[in-house]
Amino acid sequence: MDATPSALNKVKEFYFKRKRLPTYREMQKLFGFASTNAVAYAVYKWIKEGIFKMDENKLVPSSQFFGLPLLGSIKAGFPTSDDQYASETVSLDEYLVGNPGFAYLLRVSGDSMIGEGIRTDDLVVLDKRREPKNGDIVAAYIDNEWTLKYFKKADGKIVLEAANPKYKPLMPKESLTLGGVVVSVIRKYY
Amino acid sequence: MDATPSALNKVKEFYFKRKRLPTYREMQKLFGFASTNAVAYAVYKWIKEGIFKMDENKLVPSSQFFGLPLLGSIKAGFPTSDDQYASETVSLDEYLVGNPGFAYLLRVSGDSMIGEGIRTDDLVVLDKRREPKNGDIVAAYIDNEWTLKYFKKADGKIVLEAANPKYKPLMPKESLTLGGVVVSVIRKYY
DNA sequence: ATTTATATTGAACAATAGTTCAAGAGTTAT
DNA sequence: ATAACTCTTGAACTATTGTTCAATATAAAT
Repeated sequence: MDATPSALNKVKEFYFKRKRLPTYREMQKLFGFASTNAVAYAVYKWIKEGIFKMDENKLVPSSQFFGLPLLGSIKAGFPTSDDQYASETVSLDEYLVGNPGFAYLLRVSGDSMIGEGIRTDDLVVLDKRREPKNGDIVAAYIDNEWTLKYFKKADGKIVLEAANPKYKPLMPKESLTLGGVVVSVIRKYY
Repeated sequence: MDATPSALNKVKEFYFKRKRLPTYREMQKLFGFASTNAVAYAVYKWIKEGIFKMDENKLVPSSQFFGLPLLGSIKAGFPTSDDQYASETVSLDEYLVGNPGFAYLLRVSGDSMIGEGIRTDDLVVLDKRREPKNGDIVAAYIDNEWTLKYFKKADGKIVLEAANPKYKPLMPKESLTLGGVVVSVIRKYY
């Protein structure tokens, strides 16, 4: 059998533990090789596969490396759980945050957006730079509180609606403070 | 004013673009310094702040670096959007995936878990190693299809329930193929 | 068996990494 | 003013990086 998948997993472990890629010497020990050149050979192959690339003589992981395999649709049936050979690879940080620096997180409490499937203790990623469009979910400052609402605009008038019939739509009179547009929602079960 | 925040943002930009930290020489150019030692000084301060650390003479970002600021609860009201000084910092990759290598993604289609706020086109993170507990959401292979269901166990009998009244609970007769336990749910709006 | 391609060893190279020392600006406080 | 502290310059050092060349072992193919 090829030692490659196991070796790559060792690199991944190293990366997630140390937040950097191992050097060739470190990989040498990791893989049990007697020469750094054996490592160079293995890395060369990984580069050809697109798992890594070289940037200014420095080894850099590509998204295929730190991403999670996206195996397909839940209905379509997915291939054997053979780690490798996923249809696609998705890095969550990349997937969720297009432009870090303008994004931040907020923990949801309350049921104003329950109809959208956004519940208490969910995390929302907000983009404070983005201009809200009709139908976007925004964080709005209302009555000394931040809440999530749908942002609706008609005839120049702004209406904030909850995704919960028990809350009435709000039409802000004067100033409307927005904390950002909801870019994604994250729920963790453990 | 201190040039620090701007400089740090340049490092972040570099990191997200190139997937690695800049070298001292690269930072030197980035910041407009005439000496690498000026960089070393700035980095030294960042290390003291806990944004980076040194690992085997290599500069490594800490979670504070690539994480998103978690500003607080949506109801509690949150501080001014002053980037820095968040109560906490959360790296989504770290937050969502405890142990990569056993995790993978699946795109949801169908409404079997609509009551849980899990909808079509959401992404679920599955842990295929985890043992399902009572009430967990699992990916189960039923009738030649993968679907999400609640995993319930009573008196040694396993029942798979949808979070949607229009689907009846299933009691698998013989083999039950599970694809993993849902660890988190991710929805992206853009 | 012999060729061909793939893997691994071993040793050495030049380039570059982060580090260090000494000195000078710039700022702030006393 | 002057002292103390922070920040920046300049140049040089050592260790380590990824790389390279040549040789050999292992496996696959003809």
